[in-house]
Amino acid sequence: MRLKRTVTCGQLTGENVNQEVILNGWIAKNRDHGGVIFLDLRDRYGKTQVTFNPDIDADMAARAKRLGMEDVIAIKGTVQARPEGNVNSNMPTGGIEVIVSDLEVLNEAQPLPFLVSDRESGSEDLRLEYRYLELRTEELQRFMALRSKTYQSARSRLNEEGFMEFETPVLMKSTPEGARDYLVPSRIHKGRFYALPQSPQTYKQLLMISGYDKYFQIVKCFRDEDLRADRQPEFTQIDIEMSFVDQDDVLSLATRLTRGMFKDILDYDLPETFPTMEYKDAMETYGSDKPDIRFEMPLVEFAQYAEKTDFGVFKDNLAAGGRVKALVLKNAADKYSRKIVDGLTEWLRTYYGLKGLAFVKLDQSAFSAGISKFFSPELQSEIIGDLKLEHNDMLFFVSDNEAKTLQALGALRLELAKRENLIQPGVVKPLFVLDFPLLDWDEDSKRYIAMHHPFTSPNPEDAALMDTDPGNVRARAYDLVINGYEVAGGSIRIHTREMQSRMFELIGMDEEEAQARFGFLLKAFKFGAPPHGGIAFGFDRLIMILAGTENIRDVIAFPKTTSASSLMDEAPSNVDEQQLRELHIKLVE
RNA sequence: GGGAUCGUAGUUCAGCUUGGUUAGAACGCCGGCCUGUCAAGCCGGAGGUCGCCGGUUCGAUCCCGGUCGGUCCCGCCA
Repeated sequence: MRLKRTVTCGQLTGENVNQEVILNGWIAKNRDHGGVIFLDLRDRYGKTQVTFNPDIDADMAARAKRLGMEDVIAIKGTVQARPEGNVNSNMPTGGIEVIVSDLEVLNEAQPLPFLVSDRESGSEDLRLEYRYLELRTEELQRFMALRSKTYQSARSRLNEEGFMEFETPVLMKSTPEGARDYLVPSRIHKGRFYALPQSPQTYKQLLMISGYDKYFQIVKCFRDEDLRADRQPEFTQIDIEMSFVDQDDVLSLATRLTRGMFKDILDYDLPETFPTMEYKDAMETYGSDKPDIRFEMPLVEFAQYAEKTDFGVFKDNLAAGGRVKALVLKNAADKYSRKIVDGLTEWLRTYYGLKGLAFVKLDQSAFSAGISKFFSPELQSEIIGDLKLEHNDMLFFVSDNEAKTLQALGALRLELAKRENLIQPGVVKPLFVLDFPLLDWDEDSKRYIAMHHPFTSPNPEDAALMDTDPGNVRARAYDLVINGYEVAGGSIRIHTREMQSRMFELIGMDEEEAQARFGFLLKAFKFGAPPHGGIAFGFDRLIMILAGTENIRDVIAFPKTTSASSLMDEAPSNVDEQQLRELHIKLVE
């Protein structure tokens, strides 16, 4: 190219008047007045107005007339202050313009599928097909820059803390515990497969055994499970592991790292220590293991009142071992007409399989509407007193088995908060959820499975329960939750051969199977494994929160759709018969 | 695996409820006019397999069934 930029499109101001500059960039907008022509030239640093005036250079103006949106050009010109009354105070460069004396058209663009100036001008599938164009939009450029800054922040903080950065294999052994693996067939070993890591879990534990007591890695992980707004099949973790530590050491490191990133990126001050909550309390009070504590509205135990009502549904469910819990919506009963409550009920029925949603409204000092007739006046007074209810409050009741009751009411809590705007924008509320159960009963296979993963250490206080009541053993596992998102999770690991065997036994894995799957790790434990533990941050989710978006695709340069395909390059795709032959693979059907 | 929802010019949408002549608007695109705009303006033009397949009907963008694709959720995600 003939004209190489001397400045970017975001940096010229009144200070640069009379300087001769060269700008390179894309045409964001052209405004052709017949005579004078204005182009907004854009690069990732900003936009600058460049002006062609036929009185000054008729030939140049004639050439500019033919230019269109998103053409790539280079211009040489002189910076000038804009005439009085023509300053655009909305742009950092709005006080100046560049009067063009030379133009080089680097590449023309054909008509666009959507406007780069307006991300909403195309549907999401169209934008994903032309992701490279969407990445030119102001919003995505901002998100990608924020992501880049966050990598740097994490790296420098962890470096300051004395952590070593590693890379671990992407082609690894399949360990079919947990998520479904993405498999990679081996050409050399007929019928065998590598797996892409769900996380580098075993490698980082091996590195602890090797003596690298502070490890980190910013690493892609792969899980072949269904997607969500905050879940992609390949995603990035800040993976951390430390030796000679207990839970508090890991939590305080995670706190320092998180605080550092929010400070570096948003200049936002998180508290020096994050609040903690037991898993059990999170479930009971928020109906979720990742509670959003940006607003109150706790789930209230209601069984003791339900017993005293004449409402059959509550009594039947309690008798069957189920639950009754309630939610108090303050001073909004007048906004919840029959129709709106029916809508909420339908929504809970559809998404959470709930049979019904009961409610009462507070009219002065008595229940009205809904199921109020099932409450005696005495019971009403008792409840109003206990729950400090006031006129125009509303009580929602959910009753079902325990899991459904908590989940559905937790979801309703979030939905009501959204409708009532209870969440202040810009607020960030982190907390650690602790004391997760070690094991989870799996109905399908009629056995316990590891809730976190099978290397998670039980809480030593519950050691005795491992024989008598394994379902109630707590793990030394923890999650960092921010604004209702699980942002990080980890645990103190088992580091002795004996405890690891005991764990495998509890999840119904016999010695032979354990050897086949994790023999290499069990062997390593015999050679001096230090006590260790760690945590892994869901990097993409962290960026979502920093960026203030609710869609993980917004913070990944080339994301996949809900069906795990890439609309731009059309992956996954068919492959040649020859490729399959080399891999010893035959397609069925 | 299941549920909900969307699919109409290049694009974003309206029209469909109650089937019927020529499927509209805006932005973009093309042409013309226009010398200070920054959502530039004015005039004109081109542009449609109403996602696809089937059914009902004299007749389907519209009703029904299926299918494909997007999104959201449940299950799943150690």
